[in-house]
Amino acid sequence: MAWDVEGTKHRIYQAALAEFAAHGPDGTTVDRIAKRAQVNRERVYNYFGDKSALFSAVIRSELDKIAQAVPLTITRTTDLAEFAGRTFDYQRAHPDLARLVLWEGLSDTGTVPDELTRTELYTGKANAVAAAQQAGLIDDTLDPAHLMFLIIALSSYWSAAPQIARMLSGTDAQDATETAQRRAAVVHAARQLATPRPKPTT
Amino acid sequence: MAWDVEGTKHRIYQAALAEFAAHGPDGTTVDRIAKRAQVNRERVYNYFGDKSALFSAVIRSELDKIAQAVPLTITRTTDLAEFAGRTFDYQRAHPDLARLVLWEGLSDTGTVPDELTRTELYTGKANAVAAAQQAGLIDDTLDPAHLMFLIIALSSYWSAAPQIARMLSGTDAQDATETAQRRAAVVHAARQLATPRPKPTT
DNA sequence: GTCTACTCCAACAACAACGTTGTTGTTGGT
DNA sequence: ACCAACAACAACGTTGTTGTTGGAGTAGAC
Repeated sequence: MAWDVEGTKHRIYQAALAEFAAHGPDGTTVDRIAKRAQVNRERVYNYFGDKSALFSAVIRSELDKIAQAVPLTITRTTDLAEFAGRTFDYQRAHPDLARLVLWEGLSDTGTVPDELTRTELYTGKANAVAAAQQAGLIDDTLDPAHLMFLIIALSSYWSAAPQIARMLSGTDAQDATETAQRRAAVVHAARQLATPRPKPTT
Repeated sequence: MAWDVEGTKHRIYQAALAEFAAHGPDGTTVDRIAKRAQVNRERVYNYFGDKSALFSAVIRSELDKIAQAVPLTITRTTDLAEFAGRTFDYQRAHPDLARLVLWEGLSDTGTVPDELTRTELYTGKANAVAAAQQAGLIDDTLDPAHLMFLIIALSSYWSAAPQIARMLSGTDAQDATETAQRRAAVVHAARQLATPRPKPTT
């Protein structure tokens, strides 16, 4: 077994994922991908086509993973807060994917690939919230989609804007206790938003 | 008046803002900036130094603007929620800024230009929150910096991740009533986080 | 053994972007 | 009127990246 085609492809894929996540589509060079994969650059073109095709291949494959990673089912009031915590955890554990999605979003010019599938994913979550609101488990002041979006914002912005998190907290994101506090803040905030409240008398 | 130096600088600045926001530091070319500003490329280098210096200048200036446009002083419990609302408004009016911050976050390699100045800006806001917490105006469950960060996240993520907002709400961001609802959601959420609560008996 | 198909690599041309330099023309002061 | 300083621009050399090509070596079929 002198040749290991599948292995080579896989190494290229992994290298591409890392490089794209680190530097984005424009900041990444095919040469660096090849170097990292310990492969000749020509292999990249031969196996994956040009750079943008490789980027598409990577992002599609990774999005499939992200979709199934953090499911949401609400049977208790605290489930939404836990969802926020798990989303936070997921972003911490897979910073590459989070960054990839962000890059895609920024490069976005109107429509995103697989928009239909992903829309269903989100509306599914929104529907879960809506059902829980009708069941009285979740505060129904806000539109379910808006509430869902705010939950995602709370959980995601730490990874999306790490420089702001750093400047505000003064602490490095690597610090374990800081991370724990951030997570606790997210969960607490989500719970505040989710817990049903009596209507204000204003 | 044959020459309009300030005007030229300003045109370059505006062009750079638009290009950087659209394509990010790596995706932007100095030549396109010059073309858009209807200026020779050399002027860019003469006035602003190299590309990264220009990017720094743009992001710093834009952050100064939002800091002055949306100040934060807390004398009532609802002030924090109003701050969130005004931040949301500002981001809507200047969507380039949110994208700029995200680009910077993605390109972030440990330290950001003007990190010291900007850190002071943020800690100033965090201190305002801390003081208000001690005065009993703001709920003190969360660390002031973390609370401040969550407020910013709530207000900014709509502009930062428009594709997610679009997929979740199903509505276009141009829709006036949708925008109003989003703003209301942000303000409501901020108020939920800010309002002092008795400690849970758990 | 030989043939075909495939992997792998070094080298190449084409191009795009960077940052600089040299020149022309304009301004405002003396 | 003259001059120094400066705005404006075209053109340049350099560097880095892209995508391709031709050749050398290897595996398995017949």
